[in-house]
Amino acid sequence: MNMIAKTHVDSFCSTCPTRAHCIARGLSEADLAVLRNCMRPGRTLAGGKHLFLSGDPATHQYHVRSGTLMSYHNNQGGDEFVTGFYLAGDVVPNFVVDGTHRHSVVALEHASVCAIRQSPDAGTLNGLPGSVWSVLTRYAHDASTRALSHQLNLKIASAEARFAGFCVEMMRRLKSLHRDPTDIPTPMRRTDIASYLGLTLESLSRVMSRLSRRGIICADRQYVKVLDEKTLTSLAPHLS
Amino acid sequence: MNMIAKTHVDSFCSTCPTRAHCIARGLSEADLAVLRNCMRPGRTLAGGKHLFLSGDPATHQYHVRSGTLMSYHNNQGGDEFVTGFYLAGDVVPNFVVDGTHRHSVVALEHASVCAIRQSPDAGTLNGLPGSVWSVLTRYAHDASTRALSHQLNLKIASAEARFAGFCVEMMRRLKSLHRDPTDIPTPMRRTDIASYLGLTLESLSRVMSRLSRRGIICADRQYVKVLDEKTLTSLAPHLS
DNA sequence: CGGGGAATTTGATCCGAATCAAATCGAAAC
DNA sequence: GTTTCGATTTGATTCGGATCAAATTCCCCG
Repeated sequence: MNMIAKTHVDSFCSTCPTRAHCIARGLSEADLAVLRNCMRPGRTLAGGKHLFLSGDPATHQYHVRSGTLMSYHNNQGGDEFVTGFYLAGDVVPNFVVDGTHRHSVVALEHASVCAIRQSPDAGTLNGLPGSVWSVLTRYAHDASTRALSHQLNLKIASAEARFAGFCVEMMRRLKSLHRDPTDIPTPMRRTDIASYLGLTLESLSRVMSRLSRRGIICADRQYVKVLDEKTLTSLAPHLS
Repeated sequence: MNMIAKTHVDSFCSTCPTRAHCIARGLSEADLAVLRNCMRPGRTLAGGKHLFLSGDPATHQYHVRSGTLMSYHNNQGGDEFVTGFYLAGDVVPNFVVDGTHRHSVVALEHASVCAIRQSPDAGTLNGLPGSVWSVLTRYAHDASTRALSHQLNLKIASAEARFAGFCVEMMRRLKSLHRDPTDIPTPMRRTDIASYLGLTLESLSRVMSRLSRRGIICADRQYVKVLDEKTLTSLAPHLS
């Protein structure tokens, strides 16, 4: 895997392309200025570069400004499990034990993130307004809710239902970003989607072929175009 | 399901049986007093009573003082998925969308919990010391880390590995509570464990029978006694 | 434009978990 | 103690995903 990229970018929320969909939306300019004291300069990452690696000390919480990131966990057995994909506006969940990261996060394409200190000095903390604190805790809640939602999808045995669940989840996120939900960008490899869904590459491929043949989706390497949203949604009845 | 119990108990940390293992450990008496301003009186729940139901407004974050709780999610299709079990010292994860709970939490046996306001008034918040804030954010982190860990277990296809993973996870928690890790209490039904692991009742039963026959565990309705911890652990190589 | 290697698709077979069915066990009520 | 119903175990069969194998497509590079 690649070295960690170090390029810094301006991390002012006022210039952030994702501000409207960011978890910090609604904060006053004054509060944003305070929030900035808890932040370190944001970073841009070229595709393939890591945000952090498993084993690194966990010091910050990241929020995606643009691009797509992927997290994965590797156990001592050498297998790699993809644990999530993150789009603009998403929180990168911290999977932390004893102060160090237990998963690695890599950029799938050119991306930028902002970073908020996880445990600022008590001195900095004491003066923070409540509105800023709400943002910090919502970060963590968001990640937890997302994780629980994916758990439900993994309990479904059927490969078709799991893939449909993946699409439904992605469509929801795209809608909340006011992007076309029927155009699901897939900058990750098929292997990565399969790993994320707990399937083999071959099973995933077969499911996608079948859905394409039925005219429900049209899959390209970079995109999954949803042709029949209603039917696709009905294939994932387990998501509330 | 049953009505929500309403009994209140003293929620002072200083009298809490779990304080030593609670996420708030290490706080000074002064900070605990401040924390108390964010809490509402704790509650005791008889077995079978709900802490909250799916659809209820999410106002607090709960921490288990004693007993065992279980969370489950039911989709509109009518199926029920068990999403977690919580022992003394555990954080009950908030699975919240649009301000309302998306899963229900029930006590499996007599239990008591403490409750911390999720979004206190800005006025209360502004005066909080940093140490208390660390506690609040750690609550949320803890839940997220736990959820990600279980995700890994669900990606393993083998029923045996999933059950072994469940045992390993429970043993870890018991160790951190300084309880005998080889005595895993199972106040929940077999159906619930199966649902939690994404297996059918029959598959789980078969796995447990097989492991019993091999002398690795000895399963009772209320307990799983681990006879061969080393072998059991080796059956769950996917957990780091 | 063509070659080479990786990513993906397709095919054939195997295995294990789900499913359907029935027996047994256990706890609460009488 | 016995009845009774739900919880759990065990059995037989089916089905779908994993696995092994091979073909094909897609990119990157020369």
